[in-house]
Amino acid sequence: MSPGALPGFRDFYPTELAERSYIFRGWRDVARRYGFVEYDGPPLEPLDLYTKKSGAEIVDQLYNFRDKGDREIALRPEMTPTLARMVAARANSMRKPVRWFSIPQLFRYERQQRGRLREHFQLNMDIIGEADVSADAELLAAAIDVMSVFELSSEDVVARVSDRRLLNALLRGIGITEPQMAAAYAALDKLDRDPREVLEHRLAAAGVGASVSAQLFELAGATADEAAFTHIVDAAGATAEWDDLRRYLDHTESLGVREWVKLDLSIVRGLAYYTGIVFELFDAKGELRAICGGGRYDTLLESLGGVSLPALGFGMGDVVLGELLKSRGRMPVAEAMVDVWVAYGDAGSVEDAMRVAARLRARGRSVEYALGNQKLARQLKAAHTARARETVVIATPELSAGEAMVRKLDEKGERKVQLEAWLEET
RNA sequence: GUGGCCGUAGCUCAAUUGGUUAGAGCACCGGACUGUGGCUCCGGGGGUUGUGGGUUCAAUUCCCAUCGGUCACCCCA
Repeated sequence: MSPGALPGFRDFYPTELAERSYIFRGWRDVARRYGFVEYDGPPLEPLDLYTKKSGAEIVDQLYNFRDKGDREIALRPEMTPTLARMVAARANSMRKPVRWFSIPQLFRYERQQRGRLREHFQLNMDIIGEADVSADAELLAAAIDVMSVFELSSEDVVARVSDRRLLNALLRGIGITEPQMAAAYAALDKLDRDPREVLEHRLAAAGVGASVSAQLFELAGATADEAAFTHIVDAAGATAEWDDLRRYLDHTESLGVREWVKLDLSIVRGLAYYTGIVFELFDAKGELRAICGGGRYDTLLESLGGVSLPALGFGMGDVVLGELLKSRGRMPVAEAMVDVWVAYGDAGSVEDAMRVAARLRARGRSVEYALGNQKLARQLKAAHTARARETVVIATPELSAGEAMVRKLDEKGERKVQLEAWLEET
């Protein structure tokens, strides 16, 4: 087999590009409706933009190299550091809160699997300069509306939300110490995957006692019963955090997306910089990787750009979303692109056909005709293969009377038209 | 980065368990069809069987390596 694209990279043939464009259109449509404006930055950045302050785990998976100017640079693996830099540079002059979105192509040097390549496009939506949970609700609603615009419902996709502050307070409340926190998070993250004994063993290794780890497991499942959960929250002294989260959930109700949302303390976003409410979108069948993930990162702008502004955002990749749309029959197949096919009935009318094509194109129609001198039967066959919506035959006898034959796609008969009038209305 | 499984035309798959020149459908191109498409019939291009070694009289088939894909780890966008 001839060598294709590099591993983890994609060739976008017209069919695939049509699908990509469909996704991009949906993204831009939702972003616009939520008042977000589009920005972009360079695909190459200084390496230390990622190595210095961002999560250390990202660094092992960078595409990085030294350029001819002896600079250490990297292909961007995520958009947030670029965003932070750009916003920080003009923070004082921008109306807050900032609502920005971007569709960058991002790169990671990782072994590829289904739904995870070395390159992908990712919708990033961020709100900067608003600390209230109403911003969190707004952002989540936008992410969910993206699902809606692709005709997915809450039957297809679930939004799982958690809150770092609430979870921290609860964990402290049951007796998890700061050094044990990482192990506790890891255990929560693996709750669905690893058997409980394994998790208990790991927690014990981190110094977490049996009774504490028992409470930990209880916590994760406790959110189903709100009254009982409130008890746990009160006992842990996390009332303020819980109130915030409940207000957030109320907002999602008003924004019309509450039915998609499920409180789930076991979701642990990997990135170290999240500080508050976090969320993930999953397909309800649980077949695919996360569709989307995001949350609040109130301290990141300060550490990256030196400007203290609360912020939150999410990233949604095109790969998993595309697979979901295809598997649920929500990916439209590319439709006919050609509006009119101009056929010539004889060699003598080729120039006339070209003139007709030119006039239609000037009117904004997409027009194709057979290059080279082709027989009419062949031209008509080609028109059909191209799925041209309409085919007009320009031929000398009719043309001398100012007429032409027109036939619509998949229709049996043809009709004779006055060419001038037809050109004006097509 | 670690381990399991899988690699035959653009796509979906064959090839009598190692046996002659690797086939078919779809797709594509052309002919039948010198002013009327879709149907039909006929023809054509396209493969160093992912690649490189090895075993054998003989390898798509068995072995090793490598590359690619995939799944699980790892990690997460």
